[in-house]
Amino acid sequence: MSPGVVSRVFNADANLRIRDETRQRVLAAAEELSYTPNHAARALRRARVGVLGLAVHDVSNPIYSEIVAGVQRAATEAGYTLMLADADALASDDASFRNLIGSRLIDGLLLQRAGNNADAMVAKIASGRLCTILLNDRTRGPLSSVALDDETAARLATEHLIGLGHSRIGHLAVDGPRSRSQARVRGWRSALRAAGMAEEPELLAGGGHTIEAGFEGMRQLLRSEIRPTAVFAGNALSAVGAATALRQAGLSIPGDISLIGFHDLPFAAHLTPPLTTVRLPLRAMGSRAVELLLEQLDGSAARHEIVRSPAPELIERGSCAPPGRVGRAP
Amino acid sequence: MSPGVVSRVFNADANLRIRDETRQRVLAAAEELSYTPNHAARALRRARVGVLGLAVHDVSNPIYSEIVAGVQRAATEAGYTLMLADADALASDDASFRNLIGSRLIDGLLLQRAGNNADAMVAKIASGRLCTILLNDRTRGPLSSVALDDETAARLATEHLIGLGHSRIGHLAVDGPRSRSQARVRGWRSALRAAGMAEEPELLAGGGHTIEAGFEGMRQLLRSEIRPTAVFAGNALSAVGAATALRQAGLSIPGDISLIGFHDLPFAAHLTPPLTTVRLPLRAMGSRAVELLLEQLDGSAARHEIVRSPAPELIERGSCAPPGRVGRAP
DNA sequence: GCATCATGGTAAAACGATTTTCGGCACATG
DNA sequence: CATGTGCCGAAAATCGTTTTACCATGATGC
Repeated sequence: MSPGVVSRVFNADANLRIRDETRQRVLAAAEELSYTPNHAARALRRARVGVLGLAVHDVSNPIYSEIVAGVQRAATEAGYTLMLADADALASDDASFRNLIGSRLIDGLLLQRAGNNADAMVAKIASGRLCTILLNDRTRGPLSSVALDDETAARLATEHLIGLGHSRIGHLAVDGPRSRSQARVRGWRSALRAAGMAEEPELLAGGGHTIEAGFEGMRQLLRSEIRPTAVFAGNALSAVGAATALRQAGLSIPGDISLIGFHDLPFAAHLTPPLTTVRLPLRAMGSRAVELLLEQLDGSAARHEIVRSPAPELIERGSCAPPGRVGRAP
Repeated sequence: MSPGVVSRVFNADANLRIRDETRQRVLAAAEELSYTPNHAARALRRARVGVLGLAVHDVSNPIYSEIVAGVQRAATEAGYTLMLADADALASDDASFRNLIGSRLIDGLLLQRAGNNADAMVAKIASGRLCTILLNDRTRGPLSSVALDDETAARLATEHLIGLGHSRIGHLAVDGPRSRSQARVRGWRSALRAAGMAEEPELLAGGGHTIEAGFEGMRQLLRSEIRPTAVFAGNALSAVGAATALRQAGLSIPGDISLIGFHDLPFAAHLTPPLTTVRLPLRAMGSRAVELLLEQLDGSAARHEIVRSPAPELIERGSCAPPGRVGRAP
C-alpha cells in the first residue's frame, strides 16, 4: 500500500477512486497501529499548520479569560488548535517574538494589545506577513480589529446612575485620567451632556484594569473637592479595588456612594454588595475574532468590526441606589 | 552559499569550522531577508517541536490562571512555547484528543485532570507515547505527577481556627462530602483530632471548586443540626460562594461564623470582609511541573513529587475571629 | 481490431530545514 | 613529486505527508 493512497483516504479526497475493500484495509491498519498523521510533516507540505495564536496581556485577568473562552470555542469548531502566548513576553523578548511571528508556528494571530509599547509592537507585526487581528481595539490601521461597543455600554451605565437621581458621577478611566477620547469616557460624557450636566474634570480619574489601580483611582476621587455620589468604573477589576477604597474610607455602598462596574464577571454577584454592572459580549467578540481571522486567511481584506450582539445589558444588583439614601442592607 | 552551512551557523554548531567572514556573510543575509527558520520543517527533521501542551479544566478559573502563569514562565525560560488546551474538550472530543496526543504537535503534556472521566482519560494518555505530567494530582500511577502539600495547608487553616477557640469547625470538601480520604479532608481531620475534637460527619459538606458549589455547600452546613462556628473552605472560589450564602442567611463574617479559604488569590483581599486564606505555591508548582517534564523528555523515569516550597502560609485578613464575639468591623 | 476510457492504484517529486558525508584547495612533509 | 592534513564548504540523504503524474488492466465504442 502506497503512502499516497493512505493520505487520500484519511483526507477523504473526493478525486480518489478506491475499492471499498482497500479503504477498509487502510482504516483497519491505521486503527491497528493507532496511526496519527505527523503534524510537522503535514504542516510542512500544505503550507498551513492548523494553529491560531492568541496573545493576551495577562492570562490571569478574568476579563481575558472570557475572551479566551470565546476564542477557544470558535477555534475548536473550525478545526484549529489554539496557542496561547503572553503579550508582554512577546513585546519584550525579541527571540520569542520572531519565533512566533516569523516561523509559521501559527497560521494567524489574535492580539490583545496592551502596555506601553503596544504601538511599536503593532508596527512590527504589521510589517511582517502574519495575518493578525487586534482584539478589543478600534484602531484604524493596516491590521484588522474587533472591538465591543464600549461607548454604548458606558452610556448605559451612566444613564442608569442618572436615572437614579445622581448628578455628581465620577468615572475611573481604564486608560488613565488624560484619555478623554476613549470610548468609555465618551459614553460617560455623552450621557452626562444629554442630561444637561457639566463634565467636571475632577470627576475623571484613572482606574486602570487592575484591582490596585482601581483602589488608587477611587482614593483620588475621594480626595477631590466635589466628591461624587456615584462612580462608574471602566473595568470590573478596578471596581473591586474601588469598593475596597470606599470601605476603607468608611463609606457604604450604595448608601454613601453608588458603584457600577464594566464587564459582568462571575464574581460580581459575590461581592459585598453584589456589584451592578454592564455586561458586554466578551465571548462573542472572541468567537467573532476567530471568524474574521479565518476569513482573512482565505484572502479577504482587513476590516474593523464592532461586535454589537448581544447588545450591552445592564445587570442590576445591589451596588447602586438613589443618592443620599441608604440602600438595601448588605 | 549552501543551506547546510546556514543551518549550522544558526544553531551554533560547535563542529563547524568556518571563516569569520563567511559567518558574517550568512548573518547579514539572514538579517537582510529577515529570515526565520520554518518551524514545521525544523520540527520534522529533529523529532522535537519545542512546544509543550497544557490542558486545564477551566481556563477562566483564577486558580488555574496562577498555575498557568508559573508554567508559562518556566516554559519560556527553557525555550519552549506553550500550547493551551481545554481539558474538557480533550476528554469529550476524540478527534482533538488524538490530534493533540498522537500527532507530535507537542513534545509533552501538562494535564490538570478534573471532571468525571478523568481516570479514563489518564488511562488513554498513559497508553500512548506522549510524555505527560499530571498537575495538582498525587495519584500513584504510570504518569508522573506534581502536587502541593494540601494536607499541611489544610491543617494550618484548621489549626488557626482552633487557635482562635473554635470547636465546631466545618469543612467544604472540593471532591464532595464523601471524599474522606483526600488530602485537605485529611489535614482538617488530623488537626481536629490533634486538638482532641471529635469529627462530626455533619460538619463535612461538598464545596466543589466553583462559587455556586460553595454557595450550596455552605447552605447545607447551615441546615445541619450542629451549626459550625467556623468553616474551612477547600477552595478559594467556594469560599466566595460560602460568604454569599452566609450573607443571605443574615449571618455576619466573622461575627457569627469565621471563614477561611484555600489558595490565596488576588481578589481574596477585596472581599467583604477580606478573606483569610492559606497560600500555596501554585506558580512554583507550575514551574516545577515544566522542569519535571523536560527532565522526562530527556529520558528520566516517571516520578511523583510534592512541591513544599515555598511552604504553605497562613494569610490573616478579616474573616476569622474567636467564636461568639463580633470581629472587627468590615 | 484498434482507439478510448474508466478503474484502482503506484511512483516520485515536492515542502524547508538538519545532519552526515564527502571533496577540493592550500600548505607542509618525507 | 607524492602524500598527508587541516580548513571550508558543497552535496546529498532524511524527516512524514501531500500531490501530481502516470501506468497497467480490462471494458467499451465503432
